[in-house]
Amino acid sequence: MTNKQHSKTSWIKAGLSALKDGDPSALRAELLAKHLGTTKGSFYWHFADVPTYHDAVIDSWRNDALNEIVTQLSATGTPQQRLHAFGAQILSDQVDPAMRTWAKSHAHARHTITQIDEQRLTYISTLLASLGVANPAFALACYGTLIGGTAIQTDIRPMQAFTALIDLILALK
Amino acid sequence: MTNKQHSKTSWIKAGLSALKDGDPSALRAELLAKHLGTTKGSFYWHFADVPTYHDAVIDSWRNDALNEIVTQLSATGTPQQRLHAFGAQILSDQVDPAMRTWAKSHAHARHTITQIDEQRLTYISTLLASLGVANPAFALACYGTLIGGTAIQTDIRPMQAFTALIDLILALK
DNA sequence: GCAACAGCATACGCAAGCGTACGGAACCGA
DNA sequence: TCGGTTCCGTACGCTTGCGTATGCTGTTGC
Repeated sequence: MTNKQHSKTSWIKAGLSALKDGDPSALRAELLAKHLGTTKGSFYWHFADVPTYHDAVIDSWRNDALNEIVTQLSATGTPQQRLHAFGAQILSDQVDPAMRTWAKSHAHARHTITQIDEQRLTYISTLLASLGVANPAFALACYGTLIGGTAIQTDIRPMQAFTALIDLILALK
Repeated sequence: MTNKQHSKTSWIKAGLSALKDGDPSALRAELLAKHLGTTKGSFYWHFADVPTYHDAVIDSWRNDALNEIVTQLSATGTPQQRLHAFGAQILSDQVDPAMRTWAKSHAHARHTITQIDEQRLTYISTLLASLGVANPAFALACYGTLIGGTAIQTDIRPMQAFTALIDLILALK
C-alpha cells in the first residue's frame, strides 16, 4: 500500500482493524505485513514475537474500553440518556466480540474481558440504582442483551431490544 | 485410553466434548486421536479430511439443538414454566458458545447458528405472545440475556438475570 | 561527506498440522 | 485355513507460520 514507515501503533491499529471482521487467527505477522504493504522484517523490529504483539493489541483495546467508561462517567444528561448512550457505545465496539471470542483460548484476553465486564456492569448497576432499581440481575440483563444481541443472528436490532428493556425496567419503578 | 475401535460417532462426540472447554482449534486430527487413544489413521479412515469432519461435528450439534426445540414444543406446563425450562436448556448447552465463536470464521457454523437462533427466537416469541407480550424485541432481550450472560465474566448467575427479566416482562401485562 | 543507527527486505532453519501410502492386525465367511 | 474386508499404525512429503540472521537503504549528527 503506502511506502511509509510503520510504528508500533500502526501495527496495533492494523491488528484491531483485523479483529473487527475476523477472529484472532487473523493476527499473523506475515498476513498483517501484507495488509500494511511491508514485510515481517518490520514486525520483528517493533515486537519481540507474536505473543508480545498480541498482548499489545489486547492492552490497546483495554485502554480504549476503559477510556469509554471514563467518558461515560463524566457525561451529562439524565440517567436514561446516559444508559442509552452507554448502550450505543457498547454496540459500536466492533472489537468486543472478537476479544470475547479470544478470551476462551487466551489468558490475557480473558483477564482483560473480565476487567472490562466488571467496569461496565458496575456502571450500569450504578445508573440503575440511581433510578431506584437495586437488583443487580437487571444490570446483567441489560448488558447481556447488548452483548448477546450482537452475537445472535437476527434481523431485530440489538438497540431495539436494549431500549425496550430499559423502558420496561424504568416503568417498573 | 481404551483399545476399542472407534466409529464416526465417537470421533464426533470427542469433538463436541473438546468444544465444551475450548475453541475450534482443538478440533485437530492428531490431537483428538491422542484423546481417543488412537492415531490419525483411524481419523482418515472415517473422514475424508478435516473440513468434512468439522461439518459433521456442526451437523451433530445442529441436530441436538433442533431436537431440544422439538422437546420444548411438546412440553407441558404453563408458559412461565416453559420459559424457565427453555432458559435452563439454553444455559446447559455448553457447546453453544464455541459454536457461536466458530461462526465468525466458518460459513457452515454461521449458517447453522443462524438457523438455531431463528428457531429459538421464534419459540420465545410464541411463548411471550401467548402471554400477551407482542413486542419481538422482548424475545431478543430474553435470548440475549441468556447468550450474553454466559459470555460475560461475572459472579451473577445468568439464570438469575433471565428469571428476573421474565418476571418483569410478565408483570408488565 | 561519512560514520552510526533506525527501519526494512530477504533468505534460511524449524516445528506443527494436513493428507497420503502402505503395511499389518483382527475378524469374518466359506 | 485362506482370501477378503475392516480398521488402525507409521512413515513420508507438503504447506504454513514462527523466529533469526544478515545485509541493504535512508536519515541524522557532525
